[in-house]
Amino acid sequence: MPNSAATTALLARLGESGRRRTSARAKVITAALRRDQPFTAQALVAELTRRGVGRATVFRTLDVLVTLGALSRVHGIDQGARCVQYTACAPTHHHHLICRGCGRVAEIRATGLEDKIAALARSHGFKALEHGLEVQGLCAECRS
Amino acid sequence: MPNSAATTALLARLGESGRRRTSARAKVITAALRRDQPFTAQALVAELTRRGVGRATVFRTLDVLVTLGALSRVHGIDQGARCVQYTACAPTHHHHLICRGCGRVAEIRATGLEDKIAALARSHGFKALEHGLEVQGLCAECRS
DNA sequence: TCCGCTATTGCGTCTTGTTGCGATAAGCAC
DNA sequence: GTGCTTATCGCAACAAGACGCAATAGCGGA
Repeated sequence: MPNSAATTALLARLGESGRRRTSARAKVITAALRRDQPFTAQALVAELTRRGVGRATVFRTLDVLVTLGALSRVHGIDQGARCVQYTACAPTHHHHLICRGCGRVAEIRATGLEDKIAALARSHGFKALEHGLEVQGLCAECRS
Repeated sequence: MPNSAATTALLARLGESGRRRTSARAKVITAALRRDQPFTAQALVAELTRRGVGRATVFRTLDVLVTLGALSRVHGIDQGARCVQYTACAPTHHHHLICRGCGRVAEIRATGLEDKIAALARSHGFKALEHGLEVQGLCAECRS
C-alpha cells in the first residue's frame, strides 16, 4: 500500500492536534488517501459502512481532515448542494484546477493572484480575509 | 414594491427562453428579489410553502433562476454541503465579495484577473473553461 | 373563445448530510 | 498493567434536497 506512510503521518498529526488516533479514523484516512481523484462523501460512506464505520463518523472525520488541511472540499462551479467532493491535497494555501474530462485535479499556487485579489477587495472598501478559487477546464491529455 | 419591475422583467425572460410564466414562479421570483442579502433555500421554502408553493417547485425555480443568471449560488469558503446561499445578481460574468460581518455581497468585475487565471491554467497544461472566485472579508462599515 | 399539447406543479418518497445520545475505547496517571 | 476521564463511535431520529408521477394550467393554433 503506497499510502500507508501518508496515512501514518496523518494519524500522527491527529495526535499532535490533541485528537485521538482511532481505528475508525484510520479506516477513513486510508480509504480517502487511496483515491487519486476527487471523491464524494457518498462513495466513502458506501465503502466504509461495509467495513463497520458509521455514516456519521465518516462525515465527522472528513470534517476533521478538512480542518487539518489534509483534504479540500471542491465544489463544482455553479452547482447545487449535492456536488461537494473531497480531494487530498497539500496543507498549504493553494487552489484547484479541475479537468472536466478525466476529473483529475492539479494544485496551483498563485502569489501574484492573491495580491491582486486583496487589492481588488480593497478597492471596494473590503478587507479580504479569505478567498476561494476554482478553475475548471481540460488537461493536456483530455484536450488532445 | 420596488422590485416589481425586476420581477416582471424576469418573467419576461422566462418566456423568451421558452419557459412558462406561472404563478408559482412569479411568487418565487418576487420573494427572491425582495431580499437584498444572500438567502438560503430553506428560508424561501419556509416563506413560500405558507403561500401554497411546493418545496420541490421552490428548488426547481431556484435552479432555473441560476441558469438564467438572475441568481448566483454562493458557497461559503471551506464549508460543508449545507451552506449554499443564493443572491440576486447581474447576469454578466462577475465574482462576489462577501462581508462576514453583515452578510452583504458586492459584485466585482476583474478583467485582469481573468486573464491571469487563464494564463495560470495554461502554464499547467490546462485550458481554462470556467472559474469561480469568492472572497470573504469585512466591508468598510463592519471594519470600523 | 375553445382545444389540445406539454411544461410545470405539488405530493409522496427516497437519498444525503446533520445532530443528540448512550456506549465504547483511547490516552494518561499511577 | 489497572483504572479514570472524556473524546469518539455507531445508532437512530431529523432536516434538507432530489426525484417520479399523476394532475394541472400555460400557451399556441383552430
